[in-house]
Amino acid sequence: MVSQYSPQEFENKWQEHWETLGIYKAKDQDVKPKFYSLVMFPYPSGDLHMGHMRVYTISDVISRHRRMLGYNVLNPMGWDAFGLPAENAAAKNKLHPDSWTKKNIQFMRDSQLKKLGTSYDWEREVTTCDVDYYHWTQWLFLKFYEAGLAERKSAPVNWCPQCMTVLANEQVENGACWRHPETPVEQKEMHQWFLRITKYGDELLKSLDELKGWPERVRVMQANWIGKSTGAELHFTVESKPNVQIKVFTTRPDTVFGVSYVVLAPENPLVSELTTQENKAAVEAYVAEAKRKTELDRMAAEKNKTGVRTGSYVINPFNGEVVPILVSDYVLMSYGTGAVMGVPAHDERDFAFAKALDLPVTEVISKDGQPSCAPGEMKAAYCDEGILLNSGSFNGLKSTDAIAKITEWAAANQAGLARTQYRLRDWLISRQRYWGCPIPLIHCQKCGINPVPAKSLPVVLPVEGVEFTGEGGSPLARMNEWLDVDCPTCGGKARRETDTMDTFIDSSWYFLRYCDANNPQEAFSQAKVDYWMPVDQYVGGVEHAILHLLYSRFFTRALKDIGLVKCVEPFTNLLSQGMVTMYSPNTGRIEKMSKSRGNVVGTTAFFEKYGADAARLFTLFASPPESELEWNEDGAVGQYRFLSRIWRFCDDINSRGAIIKNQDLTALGDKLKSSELNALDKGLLRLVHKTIKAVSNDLAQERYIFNTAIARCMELVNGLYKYLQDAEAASISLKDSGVLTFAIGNLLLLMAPMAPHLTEELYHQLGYVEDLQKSIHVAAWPVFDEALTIDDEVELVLQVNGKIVNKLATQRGTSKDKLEALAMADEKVQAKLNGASTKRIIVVPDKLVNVVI
RNA sequence: GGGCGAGUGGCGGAAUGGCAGACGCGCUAGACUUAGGAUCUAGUGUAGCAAUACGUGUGGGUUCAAGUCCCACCUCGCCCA
Repeated sequence: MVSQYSPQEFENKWQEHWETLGIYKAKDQDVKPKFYSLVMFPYPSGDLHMGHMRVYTISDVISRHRRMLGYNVLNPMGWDAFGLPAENAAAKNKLHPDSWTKKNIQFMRDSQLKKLGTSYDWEREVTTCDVDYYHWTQWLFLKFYEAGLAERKSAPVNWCPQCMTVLANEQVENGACWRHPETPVEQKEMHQWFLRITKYGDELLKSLDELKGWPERVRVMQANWIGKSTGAELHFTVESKPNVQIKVFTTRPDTVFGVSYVVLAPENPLVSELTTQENKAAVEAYVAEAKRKTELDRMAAEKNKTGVRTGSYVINPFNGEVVPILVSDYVLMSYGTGAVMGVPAHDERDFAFAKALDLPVTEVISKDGQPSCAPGEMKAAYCDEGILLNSGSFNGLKSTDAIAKITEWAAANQAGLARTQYRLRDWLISRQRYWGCPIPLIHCQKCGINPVPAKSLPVVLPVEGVEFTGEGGSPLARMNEWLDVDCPTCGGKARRETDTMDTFIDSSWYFLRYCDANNPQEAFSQAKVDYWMPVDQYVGGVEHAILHLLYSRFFTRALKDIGLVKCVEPFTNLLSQGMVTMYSPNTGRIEKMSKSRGNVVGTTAFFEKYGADAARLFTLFASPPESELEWNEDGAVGQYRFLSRIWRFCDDINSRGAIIKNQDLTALGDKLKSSELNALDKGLLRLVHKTIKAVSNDLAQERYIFNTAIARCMELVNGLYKYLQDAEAASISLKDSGVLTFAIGNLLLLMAPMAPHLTEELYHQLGYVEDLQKSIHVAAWPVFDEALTIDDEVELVLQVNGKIVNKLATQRGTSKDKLEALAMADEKVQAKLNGASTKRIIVVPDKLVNVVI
């Protein structure tokens, strides 16, 4: 009687056993080549669902495969543990963020990730909210500060007047506070800490080209985010105040003769200076209104452009024309110079704006340099390049030439200069929050801002006596005992910085800490980081395609310049897995799996029902890693069935004494190669070699197509069942079968990365190894023999005019002439030809013959 | 509006320019069984009894040969505006 596949009976056993054996520990130096496999670490929200498991499964398969290929694999895991949800949960549940987080971590680690059968080196576990970790986050911040890469400046932030606190962008919903949908969020200028990522904008953009192992779309997204544009800064002198200039950035200086107005951002300090008495009321009202809008709203509201006149005018330095200065909220202070020139004839947005506010439209570029219509009669903006007109001495120039000439002229006449502009802005890292890494600075009335001396680090977050009301700004700002500190320079009374860091900082260097996770003396030993970095394979969701990956690249680059690391780019290869979706009963649509949509599948129930291996296999099989994956339980059942099929087959075969115990599979393979085998055995042996080839190929770095790898394993299993059937029919003895021993052993090895528990269980149960100290997961990856993957006989396709007419079994390697003769002799081909003369005959050896008539 | 990607059976998905639909789900039939929502075997793109014809979003093109390459369009998704 064949026993039933019950993963519940052995999955936990092996998980514990692997941990005892320590086979997943990475060595900091080794003769083997290193392979750093990284998966984006999770935020410890408390409960992972099957959708989350996809990324860990993919990354784990890659790690396990590399381990079997003989690499010294670093596969670490940790927790992105600072952040708002912990603080909110604390306010709600009266539980300290620290205990809330630790509790979640424990559950996610022990009851979820470990139960999935992952092969992490837990000795390198990193938790960003642990003082052992954030000590070094602070230390790194000070390094940035010393290098002039951290600075304090004023910037607009989202402010909820009800909460009296700053909101993160993602807490602003439809322009209102997420807690107070009635209260519009205001933009408020505040002093904030920034990291100067813009200093690296150009480098970060340029080296994207070298990241050949990254998906194209991620590189494009980063390039767009950095948003480099070249053009000119042009200076317009204010008519009534000759010592005041408005500087505008434009990518189209060739249209400067078409300027009919200049617009300032509402926040531009020049606004109050240039607004005349009679316009004051209107402008102030407009500015107040603009304050309430978020940047997103302002940029989105493209269709109904609004604006008011300041009453002042500027002089266009090129033609001396006097044009009005307006204020409009579509101009952002944070981009460019906070002012733009309006050229309605050649910019769609300007055209719409000019029409709305009844401003003149002057054509200065057309396809042929001739006016396309009567002056002021343009129906739409002409945004392409062309030939200049109405542009004084620049008339007749092509746009591209005019851009250069006009910029030169501006530079020569103190009216501007060539300039490159980036969309990328400096990284605002200040958070007026408690649950984050404290910024290690001290404000002294006498000495100003002082870094906390390295020897005084870490600045520990106070745990006792913190109040979480969820309102009124950071709890840190109310903790006087913690706040008051002696100035490290003059020893006088001083106060700590109360802002904490954006959690993206924590995750911008965690991959470096993994290299030396338990170092109490320093952030990491340079030697260890130089050994492990860069990451050979990073796996994570495309939602981090921009921010996290860009910040990490910036960090690595900056640390390289500071002299702490050698590598420039942190992640050599990147795999962006697609999201997991499922039918949502809430919306009636197929959507991303998430708690709020009510379409989650929990891990615990699933593991108990089908086992972790089935979960892993389904995740891998349902679609290629980069595509979306729609979760459905039927498909998962299919994988459970597949595993059961393997189980039953092995159990059956084993009980018949077919497996030769303790066999070295490589030696057995060599022996089989030179033995005389019956046709059945020969066929199975060939199938095994083909499967090894195909699976190895599919798991290779250039491909990572696990769905087809599993399909090939299924074919092998189907082949094994067929073999059994045929062998029984032919009364072939299965006792001590070398071929079966070889086939099953290799099947287990091929599937070991994907189904680690079942393969380990059978590997031992069938006696491939008898020593419990040995594991299939450190066994060598199977090798195939090319000669044994090739069939002797191939099917030849016969075509007439490209249409299939017949198929013939032919000997591999048959000559072209012979194939052509075979085709021409074929009855069906002859019937189709029907006596017509042939124009051409195309012969593809071992594949097809196409007769063209 | 711009950029990128994708459209293949009832479904998820396979196919270095060379047999479209591997593999799985579902479905159909048979076997075993007290039973089957277990298992094994066979079948399953559409139409047709069949030979055969037609089939990869639409329309064109390149080629002996196109799901695959080129052009235009439609739809969906993502990112940026």
